[in-house]
Amino acid sequence: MLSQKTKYGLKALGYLASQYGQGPVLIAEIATRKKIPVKFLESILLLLKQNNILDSKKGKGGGYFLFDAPKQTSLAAVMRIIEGPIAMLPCVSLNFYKKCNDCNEKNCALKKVMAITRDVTLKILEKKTLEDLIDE
Amino acid sequence: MLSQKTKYGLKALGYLASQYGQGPVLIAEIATRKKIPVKFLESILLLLKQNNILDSKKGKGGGYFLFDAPKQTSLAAVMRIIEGPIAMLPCVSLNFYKKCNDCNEKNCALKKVMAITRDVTLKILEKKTLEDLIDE
DNA sequence: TAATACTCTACCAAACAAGTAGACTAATAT
DNA sequence: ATATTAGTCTACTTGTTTGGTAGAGTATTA
Repeated sequence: MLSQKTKYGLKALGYLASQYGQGPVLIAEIATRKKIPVKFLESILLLLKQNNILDSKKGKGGGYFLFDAPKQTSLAAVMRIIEGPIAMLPCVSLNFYKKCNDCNEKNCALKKVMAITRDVTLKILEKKTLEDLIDE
Repeated sequence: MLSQKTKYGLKALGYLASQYGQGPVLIAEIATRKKIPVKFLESILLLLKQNNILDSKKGKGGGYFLFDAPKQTSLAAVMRIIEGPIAMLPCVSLNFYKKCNDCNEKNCALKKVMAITRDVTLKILEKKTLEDLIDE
């Protein structure tokens, strides 16, 4: 299950995608539209900015906006930043790999199944972008 | 990511699948072979028994064994018992559905993506069984 | 009846999730 | 210049989950 944080992040990005090209959007506006606690949302947007998914402008007329066009950012990229690994086991994660110390990976049947699962999941999440998060 | 608990459970079931038809297997034996803390494993096996994945026999010569043939139990069934929902969001879960109170599900773009992801994941996990967990 | 082996209840420490509070800093309009 | 706006940063809180451990109880069978 995705954490609330990830869900909020994706929702917020969907909204920013719908406003793309129209200048900065206030945190407060996103929070209201997407029913997200303002201060919590702040930390999420900041994290996404630090990872070059978002950019921001301070002061009057400021706000947040997408760093790239909606189509340029995959959902997998966003999820890895907020949620962490997409695979179900560390030993099959492409971006957060950690070796199993308690099993022989060469002939681990569980690993094989989870690698297949990871493949089909990533095939979707790498292809879907922020554009696909625009509601309606 | 799957919890340690689920991983242990699947590992243990893989071992029991490999021993299927050969009578009860001691918790301690499973624990040693699969490098799982004994007392922690106890609670996992008990949970699986309470959900009719396993059966057990007490006293000397006792132990745990699969309730059904390995092929009869899907990985999805096991994961739902130990881990809970397989879907990434409650509002797209088939077995643990909870409605979103903060978004209109009819036109939620995020929901659509997560439903697709759930479909491909389940297509694998419903088809794979304990037999597929036998190592080597 | 003694030994075996599963069952059940209780407890625990550390990590994480989800959020709150408030001071600080940068940018802009007037 | 300066007031206002709006993002940035640090710190804290509260509750839940994770990953265990300890030990008494109960059923079975040799």
